[in-house]
Amino acid sequence: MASIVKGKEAKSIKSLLDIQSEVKVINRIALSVDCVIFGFDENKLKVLLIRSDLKKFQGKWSLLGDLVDPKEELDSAANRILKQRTGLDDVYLEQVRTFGCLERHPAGRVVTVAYYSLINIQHHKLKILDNELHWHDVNDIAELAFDHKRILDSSYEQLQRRVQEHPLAFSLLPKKFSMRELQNVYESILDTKMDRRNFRKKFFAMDFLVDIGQMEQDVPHRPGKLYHFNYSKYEKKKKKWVGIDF
Amino acid sequence: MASIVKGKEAKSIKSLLDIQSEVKVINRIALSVDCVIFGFDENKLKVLLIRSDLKKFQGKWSLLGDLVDPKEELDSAANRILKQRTGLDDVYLEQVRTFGCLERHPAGRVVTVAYYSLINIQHHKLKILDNELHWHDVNDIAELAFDHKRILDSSYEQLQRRVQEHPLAFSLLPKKFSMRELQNVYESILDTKMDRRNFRKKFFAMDFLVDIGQMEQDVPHRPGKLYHFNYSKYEKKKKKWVGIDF
DNA sequence: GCAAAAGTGTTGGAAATACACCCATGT
DNA sequence: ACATGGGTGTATTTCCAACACTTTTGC
Repeated sequence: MASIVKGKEAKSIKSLLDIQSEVKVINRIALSVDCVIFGFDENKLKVLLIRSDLKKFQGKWSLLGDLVDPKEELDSAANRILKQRTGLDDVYLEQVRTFGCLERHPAGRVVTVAYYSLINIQHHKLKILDNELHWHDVNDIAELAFDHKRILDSSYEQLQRRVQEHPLAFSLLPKKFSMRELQNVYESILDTKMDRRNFRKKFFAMDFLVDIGQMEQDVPHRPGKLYHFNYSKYEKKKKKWVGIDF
Repeated sequence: MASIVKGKEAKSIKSLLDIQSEVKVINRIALSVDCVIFGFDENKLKVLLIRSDLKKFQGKWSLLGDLVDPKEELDSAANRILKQRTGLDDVYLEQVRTFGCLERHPAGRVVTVAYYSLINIQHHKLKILDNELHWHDVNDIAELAFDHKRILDSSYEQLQRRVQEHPLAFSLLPKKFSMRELQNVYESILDTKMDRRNFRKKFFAMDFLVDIGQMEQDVPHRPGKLYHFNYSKYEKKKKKWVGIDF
């Protein structure tokens, strides 16, 4: 292994300069951030992809990513990528995990930190000017450039876990939404069907939905009530979770 | 932002060489791995710490970490650190998340990938030769070098979540263990008290524990039966989880 | 015989599930 | 009038929490 390792083995107390030179010597790893941007439209969970800008992967789709600047926070890099591509900030954005396989990038050692984000496609629609950028059905993606399929799968799994314990779904919806739309989000993300009555009962019992006294417009059937999610009430009531379940 | 960003904005198709030179230019971030090694002893959850080898933090305890070699996988780096410090491999080891604050390391920009590991202190006891290495009660740690307290907190939270859905606890115990020991592990990790009868009922109902027909020895009270965990049976029965709960 | 922990069942309440009918709107 | 989804209540089952006494061993 690298000489640094042996240096530490010797357990000498090191000066800052010692460490700084170590960092320079070993500094042959590049760091990037890749964003998995989920959206919801036409009752389907979507992910935003772009054509790879690398010849080797020409024609393949890839996640939105960029190298991290040495003076840039990781979270800032993820937010920057999101902002550049969608014009949005102040959205839900969460680190997934880091992918560092030796062979994941053809240009050399590039370790990437994956983030996922949830955005409301309605708010974002006008801002995409890039026609190499498209929404794809999450369940209709067979292959991506690099190891991006693995990153997507991992992010999707994390989304599925988190959405069951945190009110993420609302980030995918407009401020006002119907119960049907809400249920569609859950059914799409979890890839399951739920009983409509039990679903409503559950959410009404949680008591975080506010009936805003408006109805759906222009639907070809009886219009439903519109609600919004009361985040501040939720923040106060967050619950603990103790149990063993596997 | 960095010129790389503008380059990508222009959406030109890039050659491998273009990217390679970008990687070199921007290559001013060092990557490390820090391991949070949990153990269990004297009915307490412990974490393995070492004295910082950096003058600035002299006297402070820190996690076990090292820079990642450009030719080394992240998981391998974590395993290497574990092996070097404890002599153990083939143990449960999992990535937590990546910490990349600009100011987290005095030597410059060092982004670190945190891993946690669970080891059985009994197996490991003989192999520590380094007297600057000690087990500390997890709940008795006020301050650590670098941002290692945050990394520890984050890892501990992840451990608490995972232990409730996966059979991690058995990695902290000897192959043969009593129900009391098992319950102690859960109570320590989750920092809670559980009803003994309900605890047993739950585990016996899962049907992954095998009564090996032996009893505890040398205990100053009625000895309990010893069990082991049937991993292969567990692997077959893993369950899915669908619900909304927040 | 005393201290200490092992071993064991039942019951009540809460939560999740399954399930069917009438209502309001657009066409 | 009919098609579409909105809106509602109840019965059943399942899971979890609470709870106390007898047994075995070491000292």
